[in-house]
Amino acid sequence: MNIYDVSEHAGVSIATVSRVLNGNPNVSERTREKVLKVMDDLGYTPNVFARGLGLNTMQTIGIMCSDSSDPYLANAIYYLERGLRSHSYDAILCCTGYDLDAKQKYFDLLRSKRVDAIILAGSKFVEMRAKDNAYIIEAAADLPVMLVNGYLEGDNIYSTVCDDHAAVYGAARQLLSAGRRRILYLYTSYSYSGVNKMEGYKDALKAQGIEPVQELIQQCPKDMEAARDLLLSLRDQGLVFDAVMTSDDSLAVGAVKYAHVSGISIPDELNIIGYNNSLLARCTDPEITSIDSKVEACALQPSTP
Amino acid sequence: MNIYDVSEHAGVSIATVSRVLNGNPNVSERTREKVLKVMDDLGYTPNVFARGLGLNTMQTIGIMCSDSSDPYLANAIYYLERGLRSHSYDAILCCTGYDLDAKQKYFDLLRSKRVDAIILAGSKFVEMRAKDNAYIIEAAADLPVMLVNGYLEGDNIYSTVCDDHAAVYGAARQLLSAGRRRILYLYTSYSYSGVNKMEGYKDALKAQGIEPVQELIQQCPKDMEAARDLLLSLRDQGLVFDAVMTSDDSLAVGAVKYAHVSGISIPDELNIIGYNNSLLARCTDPEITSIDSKVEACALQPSTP
DNA sequence: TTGTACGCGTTATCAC
DNA sequence: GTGATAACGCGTACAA
Repeated sequence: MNIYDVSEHAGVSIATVSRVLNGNPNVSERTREKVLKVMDDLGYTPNVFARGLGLNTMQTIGIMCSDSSDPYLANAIYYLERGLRSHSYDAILCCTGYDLDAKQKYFDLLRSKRVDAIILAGSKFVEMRAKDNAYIIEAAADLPVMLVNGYLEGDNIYSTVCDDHAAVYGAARQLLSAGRRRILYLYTSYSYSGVNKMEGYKDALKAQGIEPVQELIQQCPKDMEAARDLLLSLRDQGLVFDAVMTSDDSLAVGAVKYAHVSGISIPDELNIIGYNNSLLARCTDPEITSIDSKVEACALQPSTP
Repeated sequence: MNIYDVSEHAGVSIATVSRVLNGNPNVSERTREKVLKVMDDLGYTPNVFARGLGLNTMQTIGIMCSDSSDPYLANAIYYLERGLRSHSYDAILCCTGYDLDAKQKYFDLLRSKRVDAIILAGSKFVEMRAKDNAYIIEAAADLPVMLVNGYLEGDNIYSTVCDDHAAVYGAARQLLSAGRRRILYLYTSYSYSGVNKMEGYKDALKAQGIEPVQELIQQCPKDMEAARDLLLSLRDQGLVFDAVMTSDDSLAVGAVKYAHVSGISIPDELNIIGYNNSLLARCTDPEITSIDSKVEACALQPSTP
């Protein structure tokens, strides 16, 4: 079932069929209707592979993410897919995990599929060492690359970022104005946004004349139980803190759990501020104040640097 | 940059290049190495569109889901994508929403993209009225259809299901043995699995000689605040219940919130059992007992009916 | 307004 | 072991 069958049945050439197919106005109404009817009768559907070969595109965009089941990324993917489809693009999903080699491998894989662009969802694709991002910048010579919540300087690279620094800075300032002096900061990784958030925290303290101390900046796996246990053990070691800020809501949930098992009242004795304003932040009692990273806007309103 | 360029540079025919490309053994080691070197030098990558046209497949499978940001579906998608990719298939994601017309439209769209199979993730694709599922059964004549957590009888249809009925039945029986007599059941929709769960609930009551009553079976949007508010208003109306079972964890989170605002202790005064054993069930205090629907197994171990 | 002929880059089927 | 050549199905100059 191809364009030749249709042309034969309709008594026209394949060129005319193609014209009808692509809405070319240079077809008489009579012919158009005849062809459309034949298409309908035969149940003809154009072959996207052949079309792709000729036009060198299948209107497909690759979305890479480290883990599509992460609430933040799941949201990003949702918005991205809807946005792409509204422009009649397909989305090929690619979950890479967190290993740099794997990310590069999948990136090349998508390029070999000749997608029209690649979207890197989540801040985990921007590495600290510039040379580890070179593959992205080089690839952008061939195809557009979009970063959702990540920033990379380069031609044909489109970044959307939440101003993590300002967001954390502002939230930390609020805690400080409320009289909190020992704010514990929990983070999971030194990604682009991870570093920005942490700097926002540190700068807020400095602006208040407080020198950030290492013991109040703790790394923790992105897992609520891990966060709870870390806080318990820190307290057992005698660490004192009157607020917890986290780089992700899941850690903040862990902080709430810590407060509950320890009989500490929120927010009287302990303030907790999460990040991403995800579903998780709404599950706890009390609900967690969380910085909204505006994932929908990041996914749908890219802008050049 | 195509197979002709490579053949020319290597001084062989395109047939030989193709053979090298596809690991055909009928190539001398010497030739193979020569061709491989040229490919490497030229940075040649085979054109997937052309290959797709010839083989009539691009090794791509469509995944449909109503909402990829739903925790359960996000998990399913994650496992599906990883599983497909491990077999070198790509996954095209398609978020359909809940409207039947839209689902059918997207289903046809994916078919027109000539995907090798379609995976329907989540129980929301099996409608109550048989005729509303006809499009799936008919399409299965052309391409394999897999249902993740849904069952549909038909050739070339592969279903994986969690035995929702047994799961809810078992959980309800436990509540009954623990002495609970007024178990409130919250559900969101009459999907295939929605109905199975509800029947499990009803049958458990009947097995105990209790006739299910309508007032203890309540519909509620899949939203924690909505569930909390519904319970509050039911209580205000004088409804008495000593346990809550829900068709989804988000409703169970709402039930926990209800208990907290009402000063009701869990589990002494109120038992709560959720469904899906998702992240949400672990966020609350106390954590929610939740039925594990084994999404990973459903996504990765399909079996014929 | 319509038709012809070629290019897109593979894979597969021959023949040698 | 290797090479020529025909599909695969579409879009599109160019010709009519």
